[in-house]
Amino acid sequence: MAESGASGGAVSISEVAEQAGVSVATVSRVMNGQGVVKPATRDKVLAAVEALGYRMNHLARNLRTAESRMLLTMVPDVGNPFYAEIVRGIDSVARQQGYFVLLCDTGADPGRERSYFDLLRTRRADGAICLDPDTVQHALAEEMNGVPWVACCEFDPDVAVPYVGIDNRAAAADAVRHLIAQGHTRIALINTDARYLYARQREAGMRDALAEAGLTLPAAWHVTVDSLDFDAGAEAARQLISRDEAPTAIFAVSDTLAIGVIRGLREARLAVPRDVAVMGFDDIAMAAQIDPPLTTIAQPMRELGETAARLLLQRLAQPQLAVPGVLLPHRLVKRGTA
Amino acid sequence: MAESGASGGAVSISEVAEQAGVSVATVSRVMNGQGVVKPATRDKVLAAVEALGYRMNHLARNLRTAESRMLLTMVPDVGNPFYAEIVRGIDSVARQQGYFVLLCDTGADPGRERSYFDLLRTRRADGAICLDPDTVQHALAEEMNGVPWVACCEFDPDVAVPYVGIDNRAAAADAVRHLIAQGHTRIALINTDARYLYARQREAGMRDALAEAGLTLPAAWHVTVDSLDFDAGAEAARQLISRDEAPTAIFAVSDTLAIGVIRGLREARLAVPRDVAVMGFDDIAMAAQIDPPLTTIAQPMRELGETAARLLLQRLAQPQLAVPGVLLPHRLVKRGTA
DNA sequence: ACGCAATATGTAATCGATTACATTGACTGG
DNA sequence: CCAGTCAATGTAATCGATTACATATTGCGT
Repeated sequence: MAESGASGGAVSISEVAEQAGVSVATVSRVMNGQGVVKPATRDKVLAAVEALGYRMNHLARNLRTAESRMLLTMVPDVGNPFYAEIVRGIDSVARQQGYFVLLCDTGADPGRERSYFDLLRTRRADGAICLDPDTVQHALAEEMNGVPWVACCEFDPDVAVPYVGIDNRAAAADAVRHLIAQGHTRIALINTDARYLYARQREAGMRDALAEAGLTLPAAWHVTVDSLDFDAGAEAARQLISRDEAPTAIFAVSDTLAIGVIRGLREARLAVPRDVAVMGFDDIAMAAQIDPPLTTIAQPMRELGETAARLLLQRLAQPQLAVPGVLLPHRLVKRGTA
Repeated sequence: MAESGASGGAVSISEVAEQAGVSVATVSRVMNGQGVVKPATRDKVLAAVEALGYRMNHLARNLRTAESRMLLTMVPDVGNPFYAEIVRGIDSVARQQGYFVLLCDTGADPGRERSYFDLLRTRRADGAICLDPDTVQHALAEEMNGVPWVACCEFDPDVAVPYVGIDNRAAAADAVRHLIAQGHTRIALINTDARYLYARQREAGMRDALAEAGLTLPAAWHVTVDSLDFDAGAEAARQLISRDEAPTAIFAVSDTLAIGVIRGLREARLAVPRDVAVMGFDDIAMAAQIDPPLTTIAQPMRELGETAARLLLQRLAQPQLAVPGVLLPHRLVKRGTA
């Protein structure tokens, strides 16, 4: 019953054809279920396939059909749980459509990103989803002209590329408004570097909310980190509480940073939220686990990924069709830190 | 200076040859730096490449050379930070050797795993690294015969496949010995289902340490969860503390579980480590962030990934050579929870 | 200036599939 | 019984590279 002779594994369509006593065309038709073949012939072919343990060589097929059925996904950091969940979304719709996902960690490095993008031009991937900073996208936009890709989370409105994301500015404003509603007036911001669209937009949103309440963001309460990991958050917290006039609330642009902030505060014997309130962004799974649980803005991560994949697939199907950008809703999740 | 005409992007080697006034063989030689070509000719070709914006079609090349330069990596859960770090290790050595990594989330599902493995037989990947449960590996071992793959973390000694991992039994024993050294005698275990090699080995290691101290593991203190996420840990903790005689220490086979346990305990108003000590396993980044920081066993995640990739590459280079299994050292990390 | 070796380049087969077109055979109606 | 249809299958070109082998060019010694 099981395959037998397939020792090396290199069984080709012509060997199947020979074994079945038909032509390669017929085998191909059977394999793809296209064209008409007599049931008896089909059975002969199937029997030969089984007997030889034949598996189609997709390289050959892809060469002929000029597609690889691979989707490239570029993320700045696979270790960040925020991206992991988006990737899941991408993967689920891709697989459903018969595509595989090639996941690449670019480290937000344009050089690496370029080398990955090359997979598209060398036909090893059919399309790409890019989650890298919009500034990186912008830098590469010219060379990426003509290859099918979509932007996810980060996008450059000046680049005519389909995108999906959230309204970061409004979301950040919501976050800060919540802090203000709790009576805070001395609110600090921990932001990533301005290469990221979200960093700029969230800062703008914060300033919107601050302005509404007649508040401002002094430079002393504005710290910029160059990584999203826990330690960066802890270090930023340390800086903030050493200021002459320390803030009573901290808005961090990512949950990982916020969690680091809480540790930093704890190490300085400051209680959250009693001494300092903390607000994160993303709502990664970990946010609910820590003590106290993190108040944050939830992004629809899974949907972001799914939508990005759908946009890309649509693009591949109808290259000429202009695909619009889409913004998904966010949600304020009130928990224990603010 | 920049590429010009490359509108569609489908420039082939023959067009370059024509533009440069040479044959395709010469272009190929220039592209691959093989064989000898006169510098003047090389320049002509390079100029043509530049002018046309030529990018080699790797599908064609791979068909001819019968390799895809892709490495398949199968993990049960990309969202688990433990795997994320291993993947980083794999990626770094793969890229260094000119390979791309195709990362796949199997959900530990044999069906999905099989479909991914198919990428190998259909020549879309040259080799695979499998992190799925050893039982899943075992089930597929027969069909995977002949395809080059290696096992990482999970492996089946009965399957003649190269592997890399740690000595889970010894590591778990170390963990439990530490608990015992702290004076604990009522120690509970939260384990995953026995499909995983590490689950069985760590339980054995725990029993070793217990036996050394003349202790046992009553069924009431042994809970099995079917997922590694935070909630599973919290739920398990809830169960344990509701027992007639509650344990004073809990050993969870993964940090994510342990972090969930701590939340569960906190929600039940139990203090860690005063009321209950907690010990995790893996030492993911998050372990140091929570309050109190998690005592755990550190696995060399990055090295695990790097070693797995090296093993695979070695296997691809010399298929006949028998590659040994390798075990990497673990380390007890004493922090605040035990 | 000649012949021979070494160097440089071209020709064409090949990898394993898909697919337009050609061919074969069976069946139909008149 | 024949022409015409339609269904089933085969033939061969094709995708875009690599590469063994053939051929052309060059340089060198004498």
